[in-house]
Amino acid sequence: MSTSEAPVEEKKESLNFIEQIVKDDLAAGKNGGRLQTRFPPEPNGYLHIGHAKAIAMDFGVAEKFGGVCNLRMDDTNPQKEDTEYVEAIKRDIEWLGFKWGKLVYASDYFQDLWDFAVWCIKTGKAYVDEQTSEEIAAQKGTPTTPGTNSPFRDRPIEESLSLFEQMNSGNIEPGKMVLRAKIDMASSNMHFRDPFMYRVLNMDHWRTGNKWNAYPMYDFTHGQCDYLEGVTHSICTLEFVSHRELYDLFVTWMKQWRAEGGKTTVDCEVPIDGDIEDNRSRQFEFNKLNLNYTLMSKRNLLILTKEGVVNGWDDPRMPTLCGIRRRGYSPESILRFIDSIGYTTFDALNDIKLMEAAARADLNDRATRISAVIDPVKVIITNYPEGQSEELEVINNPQLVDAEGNVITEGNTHTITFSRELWIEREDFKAEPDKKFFRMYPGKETRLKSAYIVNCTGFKANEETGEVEEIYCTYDPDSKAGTEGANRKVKGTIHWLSCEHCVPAEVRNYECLWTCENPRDAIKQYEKENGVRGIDAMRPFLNPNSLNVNRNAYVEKWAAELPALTYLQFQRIGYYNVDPDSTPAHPVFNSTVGLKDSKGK
RNA sequence: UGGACCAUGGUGUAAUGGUAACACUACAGGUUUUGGUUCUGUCAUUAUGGGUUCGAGUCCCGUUGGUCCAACCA
Repeated sequence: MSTSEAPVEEKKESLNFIEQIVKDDLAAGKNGGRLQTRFPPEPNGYLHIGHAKAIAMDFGVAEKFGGVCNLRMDDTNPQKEDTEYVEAIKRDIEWLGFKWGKLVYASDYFQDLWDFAVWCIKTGKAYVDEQTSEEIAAQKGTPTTPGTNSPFRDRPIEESLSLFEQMNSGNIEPGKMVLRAKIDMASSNMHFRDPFMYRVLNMDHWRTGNKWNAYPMYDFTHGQCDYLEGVTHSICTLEFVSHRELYDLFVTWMKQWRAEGGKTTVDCEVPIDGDIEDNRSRQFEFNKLNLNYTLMSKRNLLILTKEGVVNGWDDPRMPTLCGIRRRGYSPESILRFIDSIGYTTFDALNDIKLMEAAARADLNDRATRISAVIDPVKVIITNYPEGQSEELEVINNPQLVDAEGNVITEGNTHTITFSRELWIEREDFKAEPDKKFFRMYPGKETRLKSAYIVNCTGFKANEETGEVEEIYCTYDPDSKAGTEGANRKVKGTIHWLSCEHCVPAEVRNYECLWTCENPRDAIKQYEKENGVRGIDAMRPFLNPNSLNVNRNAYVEKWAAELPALTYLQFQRIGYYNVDPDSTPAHPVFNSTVGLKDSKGK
């Protein structure tokens, strides 16, 4: 009997290298079997597709292995940060479908960081340096030559202590003093050459007000917050690899500080005793997202918005999550894309086509099919009575099928009106077709999707320009879609809209903003060779056709009333999305991505 | 010219010392009331030279190429 088939082979799910580490750590009982990650954006700008990759990792791995992921705003630099961004960040993460455990801020830990810094001074691990930034830079050495010690390196502890207090008093000018960790000015790791712990900013913080005038640096914040918060796996991108050694050093100092009675104001879960190696946060790095024909850096994105190259951060051409959302990508399509590119330690340049393919794959199942004519030309059905019209039922989504593979019609249709005068796509008619063209041309039968089979009998062209102005057809009344008479082989099916029953629409078609694969490198090189910076170095690589607005388009009336961000497929053209600016009176649609097109092959 | 990291089809990933696999792209073809979807097929001396091993994409050494590190940014 064939009932006892070979056991269904469990497809071994392959974990990425970080998931594997997490799995192994959990199995080994590290951190008491706890799993905690964090997503730590600096609230100084909008999240982009690169962040989506980090989000999918930080939240995803916690979800997958039963841990939690906190959202931590890395707000240690009040010069650049703003509460406006906090809300945008939260909205984008939620839109992607993730939930954080706790919402915390690096500034929640400022007091503990300060106390820890004081302990570092008292134990001879830190000192206040009063040199200028130029002097300090000169002493730092280079990657190939060792640095030299600051003359303040061995100043008395009491002196550093009182100076550190002054750094936070508001009476010290920024740049006059910094607190430095006393490590090794000759280290081959530049981050060990007495890194800065605190700098004077004399600035109010949007959360802590005027309490602080000296603020901790990234390296004296991130790992420390991880530790205090109980993060077990601190996952970040590859450019932080060289910070890891310092991260580890500070973690051991912190443990020592607490073991010697250091008190924290926040509730720290990490046990004071116990083997440090089994009870600490650890940093792991993966490759960040690079996309060809895309520029990701915040600095350059800011220039594009300031110079008016794009219309704001949520312009559908922007790689920001708000831009991509407005472009019409679903969160699922983004996650599908992220999943397809994986996590490794190889510095990859991903093909934007992978992202588009993910969008098509997801939107194919999600998007409602409608009829839209972007570049219209009129068709007159000469044997269809004037003044007559009829309602035809069309399928919203043919991908919706039952167990037998038949399209589900219930709740999956809407009506479209047919009449004597129609709009069709100008490129769907050719007066003189070439061999491979099989849409509409004189003497040929063509199927009007969901309607009738028509026969093209002629056309009228402008005498001067030769432009086709009207096309004439007769229809076969017995060929109505869904009836017996429609079951005839007709090569060529096109979409259409009844002139009287459709509405004008604005259709915005997009292409990549850049004409070169790697705009970042191209711009950098152009800056170097031509001595220009900013927008002037970007212009040569900007795609002049990145936005193509068509205001002469038509759509079904039904579609014009759909709410913003509805996922649509303009049948035979591509995926489109209702723009937030859209109104029933003035519908606006954004092209997400075109349908795969094998015309002319 | 210091240190750290990396190298598998066009692109990205998998193969955990034992048959180089998958997705996307591209191309060719079948099905189709979307030139869509779907289905089938085609596309690799694992950068390179040695070594260890019965056996190497995987381990070791060298070479070449690439990335990151010298902000009072994160």
